[in-house]
Amino acid sequence: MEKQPSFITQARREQIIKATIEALDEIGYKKISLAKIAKKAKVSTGLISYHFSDKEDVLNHTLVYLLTNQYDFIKEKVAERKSAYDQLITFIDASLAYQGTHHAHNVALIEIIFNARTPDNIPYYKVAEDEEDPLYVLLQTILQYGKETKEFSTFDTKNVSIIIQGAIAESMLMNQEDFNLETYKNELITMVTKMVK
Amino acid sequence: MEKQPSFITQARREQIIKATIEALDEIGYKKISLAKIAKKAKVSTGLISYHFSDKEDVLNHTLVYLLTNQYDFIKEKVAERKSAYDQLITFIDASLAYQGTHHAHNVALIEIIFNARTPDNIPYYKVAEDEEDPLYVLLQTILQYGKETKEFSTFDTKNVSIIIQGAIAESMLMNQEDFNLETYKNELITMVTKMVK
DNA sequence: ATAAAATTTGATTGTATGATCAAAATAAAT
DNA sequence: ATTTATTTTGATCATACAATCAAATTTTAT
Repeated sequence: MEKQPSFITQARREQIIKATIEALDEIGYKKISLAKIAKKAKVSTGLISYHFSDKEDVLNHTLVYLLTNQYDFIKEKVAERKSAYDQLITFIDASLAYQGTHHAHNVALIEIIFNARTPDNIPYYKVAEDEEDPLYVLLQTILQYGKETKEFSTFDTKNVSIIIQGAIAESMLMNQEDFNLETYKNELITMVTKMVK
Repeated sequence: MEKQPSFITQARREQIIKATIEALDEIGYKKISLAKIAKKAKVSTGLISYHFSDKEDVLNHTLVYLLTNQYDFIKEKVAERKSAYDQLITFIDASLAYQGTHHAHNVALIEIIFNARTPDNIPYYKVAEDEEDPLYVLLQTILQYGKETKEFSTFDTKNVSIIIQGAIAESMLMNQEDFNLETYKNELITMVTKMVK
């Protein structure tokens, strides 16, 4: 029976999480410190310790915040579509669109995923991309659905989901200048269509 | 006009680099320290400072070592093939095979790429995946070659290379237990064939 | 053999920073 | 109004660690 955190606590936590995202985007995981986060959030360092158990706790909450945001965005768009193929295209489209509009979020996500570790010291990048990852589950559900409705041909659902997720993730690492997200999206949709149809 | 480093220096450097790879694989970038590397290499901390200008220098040399190793391995295999299609399949095969046999190398590579930054504070993951990356150049050369010989159909070379590299990179993040590299390889080859033929 | 150069050690120093805490400020309850 | 609980501050403490360096050891040159 844990009592609900007060509104102040909830607001402060979100404020600190948002400051953490900004700081991660600007200076990266390695250089981030409670002092830097505090400065960004315009609060004292002690306040962060008051609302979070430790630095790791701040970053874990930030990770959940980022993943939830991204997942909700994509899921909502996909839910608007009916056929498996439309859902698949929308999944890709929304995933890439999120990257375009939430650049700082993506950078922060990368910084945390490739640095934070579970209590038993397993890096997140080794666990997250799996059955536990809701995005993977969503993508696999779409692929499975399409196979059942005969919209898609036969293929290994899990492995194809890894291919598609990989193609999406890779584009997150491209620097903006010489990379055109729009043409990439079109090419990816064309290629995925060839794969599943 | 810099004088060649002595054999002892070269050997020590390699010893320290190999210890760094092991340490990165075991404890990750965040927790690595000169003391940990020294212990792995069974030398004193001071010796690392003697052979490298600073900690960052150690990690930069380790990164070059890892990238060179991987590239040489893949390039050599590809060079044995004549047709563009065979080269492409070999590229994929060798890339995934390298992962299977050089697991610690891959982990170390990920740890550095997602943490180390250039002197002007740009993270490597934002710059590496680009025209400068020899692996990308190799893959794009193969794709271009196949288009010229009419083995492949028409597509955007650069974007397709990103898709393929993404699919390869994603599999690096899969944990061994429930992931079968061999079946993934087969599925990826099938899908890439659909894409380019 | 002796001297000079290169290599190696391990203790020391300085710095950065996560965490703590007493005191102050603010808000909520009576 | 007054008390109590909550929130916030900023200075202080403890720790980890990169970097330095004088001294010791080993290698190379003469």
